[in-house]
Amino acid sequence: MGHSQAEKAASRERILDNAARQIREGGLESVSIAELMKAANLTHGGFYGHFPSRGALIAAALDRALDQGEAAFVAAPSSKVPGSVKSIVNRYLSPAHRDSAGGGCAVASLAADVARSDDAEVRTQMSRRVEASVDRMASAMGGGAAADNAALLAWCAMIGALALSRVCPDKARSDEILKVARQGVLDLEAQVRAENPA
Amino acid sequence: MGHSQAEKAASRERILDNAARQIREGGLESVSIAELMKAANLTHGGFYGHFPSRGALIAAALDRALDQGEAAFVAAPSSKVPGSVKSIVNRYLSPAHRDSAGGGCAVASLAADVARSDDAEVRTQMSRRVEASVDRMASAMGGGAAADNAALLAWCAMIGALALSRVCPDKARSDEILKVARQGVLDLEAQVRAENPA
DNA sequence: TGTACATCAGTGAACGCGCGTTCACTGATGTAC
DNA sequence: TGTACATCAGTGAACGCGCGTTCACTGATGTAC
Repeated sequence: MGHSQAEKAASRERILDNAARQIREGGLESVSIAELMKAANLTHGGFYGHFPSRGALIAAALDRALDQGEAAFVAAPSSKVPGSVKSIVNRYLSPAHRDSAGGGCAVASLAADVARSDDAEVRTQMSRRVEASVDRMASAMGGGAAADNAALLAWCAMIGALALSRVCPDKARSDEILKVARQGVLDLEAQVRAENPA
Repeated sequence: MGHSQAEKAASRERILDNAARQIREGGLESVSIAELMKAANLTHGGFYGHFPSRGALIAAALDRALDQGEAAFVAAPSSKVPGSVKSIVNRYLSPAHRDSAGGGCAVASLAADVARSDDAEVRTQMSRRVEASVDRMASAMGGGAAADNAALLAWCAMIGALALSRVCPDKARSDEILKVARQGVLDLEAQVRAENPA
């Protein structure tokens, strides 16, 4: 096998990406070093050449999961513009997102896990991402104090709707939860724009 | 020590109540049989006289946690009437509820955990409670199709807001998240009533 | 160009610990006579 | 009332297993000469 620095970095990336997916699918505590290394085509002993401990890996994986989730849903895929509320909401509250938690928003899958953590840094890490998403949503709604509040409420509703739609065992009802929440957020935007005309 | 049937039932209750609190504080997987039995003033070996396995206990504890959470926040404390939207929201989105997850709503603390479960029965269990809460909220909003949608959206927002407020390490901002969500739900009710006058 | 050596990512056996589960036993209660 | 016995909730030692962590070793790469 190769042993260059670049290949070591690539191994680290594979471990981290696998872990970022795993925590979103199974929770912060669901990562097993043996399984993780196997998924990265390595043996478990090599893990400590990349991370000092399981805890350090989890913190790094959460950071990566937050990055990936934000990239997937807040920004438009291939554009620098922030994206309309409708495009954000349609992607976030889609059946595809509901069905693929491993590649999706880390806040929706891990907020409760993070809330339980006594590590204040990890809570700060997630909170900052939430606030950034709220700011972007507020801009997409046209800006102003009313938009700030509406954007925060919209994110609460979106995160809650995604979580509840994942709990629901009835697919039709689950789709409906997403649909009602999508409409609700669009209504919120419409209200903000009506009160605050450009 | 006593060995009557009534005392055995009381032991079971203590175990179950402790477990219902523990899963809301630490997640479904956070229950340790040794700690649980110690908290109930028993030794770990006696556990299997009450439950066939750890998994069976967790299922029973989830059911109890859902019961307790619903009793605490959906119904008014000492009344048969469903309670106003305002009273539900003020209790649900209070700093006190945020700060005491162990005695609070099991949906907010455990939705992500349950969504990850491959056990369809446990997901059905939680979904039914959610739908019942939505129905009650819809009644509190005056009923009708618009109220159904608004109530569903309100619960998404409330669950999301509680989760985000628990993540937030800044107390002032955390309080504000709750406040914005409270106002948002009250606005939703006002809209429903405006469209649908009694 | 070829040979010897240093580096270091990755290997895999081993260790220690916690935890779920089992089981033979204890001792208090209630019943039979 | 008193004695012997059956019941059974709870005890605590022991087992097995998984998992995080450690560590001596391997073997491929790159460098020095």
